[in-house]
This record gives sequence, structure tokens and C-alpha cells, in this order.
Amino acid sequence: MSDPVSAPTRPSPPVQNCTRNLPGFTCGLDATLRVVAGKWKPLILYFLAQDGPIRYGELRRAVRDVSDKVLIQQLRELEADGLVKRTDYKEVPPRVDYSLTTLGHSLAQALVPLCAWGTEHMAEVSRVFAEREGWNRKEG
Amino acid sequence: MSDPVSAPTRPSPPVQNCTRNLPGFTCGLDATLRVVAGKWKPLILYFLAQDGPIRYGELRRAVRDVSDKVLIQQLRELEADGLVKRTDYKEVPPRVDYSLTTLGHSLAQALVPLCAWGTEHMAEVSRVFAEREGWNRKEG
DNA sequence: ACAAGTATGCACCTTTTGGTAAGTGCCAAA
DNA sequence: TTTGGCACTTACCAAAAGGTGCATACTTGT
Repeated sequence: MSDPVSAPTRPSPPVQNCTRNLPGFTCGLDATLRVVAGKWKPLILYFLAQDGPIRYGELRRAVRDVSDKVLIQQLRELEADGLVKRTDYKEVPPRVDYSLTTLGHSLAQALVPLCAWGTEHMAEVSRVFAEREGWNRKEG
Repeated sequence: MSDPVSAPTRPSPPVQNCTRNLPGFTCGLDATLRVVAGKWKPLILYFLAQDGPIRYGELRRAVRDVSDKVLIQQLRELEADGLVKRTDYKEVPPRVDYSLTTLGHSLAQALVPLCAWGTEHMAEVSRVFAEREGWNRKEG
């Protein structure tokens, strides 16, 4: 237990224990990743954490290259997962904004080290990725 | 900057800056998630961090329900990304083991808070997921 | 001789995910 | 009156991800 990803609950459980924690999840990490999985979810969380309540349109423009369909979709999932709160002001023309819930904020904080890791190693990572995508697109 | 996901590089950059950091990545978080994206990668990292060098077969049995094809595939990607080291002992019958590189270890550590978050909120998350999967499978 | 285990590879298929383009109802500005 | 913005929704489609099952080449156990 010097530098493992973490102990899910107890210090050093027999490996199998970790694969049978709750209904669907193998461990905390698994649970977390299912919630943040989605091409734009981290970005959404990112902007929401940064800019507090933000209107749909602004978010849409902040997260570049995302389509309405997918953005809405991911927002709905985040909302269903209790990370994001949607506020509909019932005005016309429509006004809606999104913000993080308490749970969402806590997740955002847990993401900080990942963010840092990525920033720190972005050069390495992007070099490797560039190569891979290079010969993926060229030679299939 | 009280509780945002993180500042990618500078303290409080205009939002757009974050979407244009390096070739493919929007921010550190994005870079990280591309590397750990994959149904079994976190688990793989998890076991590798926990059990040090581990043989393919053992890993296969530890990460339940994964198919050979996908496990190999994800190991290859992790290897290509410099997170995992593959050691082939060139024996017959084949003997190969996998371990984390230094980079892999650092990532594993960055994953610890996520793991903790998941563990802490697993009840909430799994409840919500259970519902979703419930009516997904029943009513399409 | 035959089954099983070792670490993969390959062909094929299904599911999941994401993307495009169009449309909705309503209002304000041009 | 046409145009455009708002916050979506829908139908349809393409790509990516993941899964199944069989094959390999060799050895050990029965």
C-alpha cells in the first residue's frame, strides 16, 4: 500500500473484494469514472466550477465543438447523477442556467489532482498521442 | 478560483485559453482522461498499483468480466502511453508481466482522490445508476 | 493421446457514443 | 415581415468501443 491507486475501503483487501463492492461498481474509482465518463463532462464540470451558474448558451459557446444534442444529453446525465442543478426561470424567451450541486463541487475538487497530473505531463502525453493519431489516420 | 476544477496553467485565464492549450488537449483534465479512458483501464491501473508486477493471466482473473481482446488492447494502449511496462521473459510456455512505470505510478496517485470520492459517494451514485439502468432496460 | 494453460491475434458483430441537420414555439430587433 | 436568438427535440447516421469465439505454438499434467 505504498503507492497503489487507493484502498477502496479497507487497507489491504484480497483483490477480489474490490471487484464486488456494490451493485454495479468494482470500486470507488469505477463509480467515479462512470459518472464523469462522457466526452464533454469533465469540461462541463470544469466550466461550471469556474463560472458558477452559467446559462445554457454560454456553456455551449464555452465548450467549443460540442453539439446541442450531446451537450444537453450530458447535462441531463450529470443532473440525473446529482452533480449539476438545472434552473429553469420559466421565462420567455427561455432562460435556464446550470450550476454544480454540493456533490458536484466535491467531485470537482477530487478532479483537481487529475487536472494537475495532466497539466504536468501534458507534453509527454500529447507527444505520444500525436504519434498514435498520426499513423492511425494515415495507415489505418 | 475558490473551488474550480483547477486552473490549467495560470491562475485565472480567460475561459477560452483553457480550450487551446496543446495540440489536442483542452486542459490537463482532458489529457488525463484521454489516457485513462477505457472501460477497464482504471481497474488495470488499480491492480497494477496494488500488486506490482503481475502476470497477464493473473490480471485477467483479477479484472473480472474483461475479455482477452479488450484487456490486451487496453494494456497495449497504456503501454504506448508510457504508463505500463510489459516484460516478456521469452519463455515457453509464454511468461509476461505488467507493471507501472514511474509515470503510471504518478497517475495512480492522482487517481486516489477520485477513488476516495467514489467510495464516499458510492451509495448515492449507485442508487441513481440503479434507477437509470432499471428503466433503461425495462422500457428502452 | 488429449485436455488444459500460457499470452496473444484475428474476424466478425453488437452496443454505445457522438455528430448532423432540421424543426419547435416564442419573442424582439431590423 | 423576415431574421435571429433562446433552449431545446427529433430522426437519422457514422464511428468507436467493446464482446465472442476460434486459432496459434508450445508444454505440462492425466
